[in-house]
Amino acid sequence: MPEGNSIHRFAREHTRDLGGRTVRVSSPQGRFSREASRLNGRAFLRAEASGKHLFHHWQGGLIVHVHLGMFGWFYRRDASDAQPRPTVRMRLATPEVTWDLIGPPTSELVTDQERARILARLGPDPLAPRPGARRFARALANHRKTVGDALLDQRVSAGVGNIYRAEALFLTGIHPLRPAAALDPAAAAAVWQTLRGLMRRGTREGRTTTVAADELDPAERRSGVEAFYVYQQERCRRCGGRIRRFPLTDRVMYACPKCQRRR
DNA sequence: CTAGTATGGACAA
DNA sequence: TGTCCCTACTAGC
Repeated sequence: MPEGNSIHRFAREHTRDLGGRTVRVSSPQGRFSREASRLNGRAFLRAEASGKHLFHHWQGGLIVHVHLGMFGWFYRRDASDAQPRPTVRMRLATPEVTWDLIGPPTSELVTDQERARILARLGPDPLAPRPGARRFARALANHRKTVGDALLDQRVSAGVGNIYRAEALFLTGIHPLRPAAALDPAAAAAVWQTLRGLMRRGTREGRTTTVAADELDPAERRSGVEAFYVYQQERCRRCGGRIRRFPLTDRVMYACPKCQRRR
């Protein structure tokens, strides 16, 4: 279940594995069969990530738009792994490697205009090279609801999902129910920098772990399991207090009432 | 077997 | 606001 870090990582890996190569494209599950037959045998040019959206650019100007939604994922297979699961929506295969796409609500051919329209409705992406701190601060200041709501709004910060919103607000000591517009500029800047740091780490490591290396206990370090400060936690890693959980933007929000101030 | 859960988002009204 | 899309895994009968 992907947030922006996963999408950016997939884009890198797809470009590395498939860029400039002739690719066999198929749809074992069947819902991408027409598109697959148009793409099959073409050269894959590059993958592009913005927020949680992924675009595959193909020879001849064809563009595939993928959104993984809540369940979608890409699986990298050894080239010898010939048998796809029946649920594979799109299989991209070269002699060296195979990528299987499973479970996306969106997998479609789009025009360049449609791609531009999708990009235009996204706010700044903490993983984009282009600096976004000012746009982010402006979007927060204009947001009518809480900062917790705001961080999940893709027009405010594209690519942030339920884990990163909870963890970034914990690390900045901000309670999610504060009105977004009430954050002062320093707090907004701190949230942005924290999101950037967490998500860059997540992209690099290929997991969503947010806890600093020196705060992991030895068992966690050994196991390599993802570790969080508040997301799905019972007790606060810093103060030992009970983590509160409550619905926010139709998702479950987690916060430590002691470490995260309401104002 | 069924129900419930999970890191998301578009669209209609 | 509600409806729909989409998969895999788990707990419980």
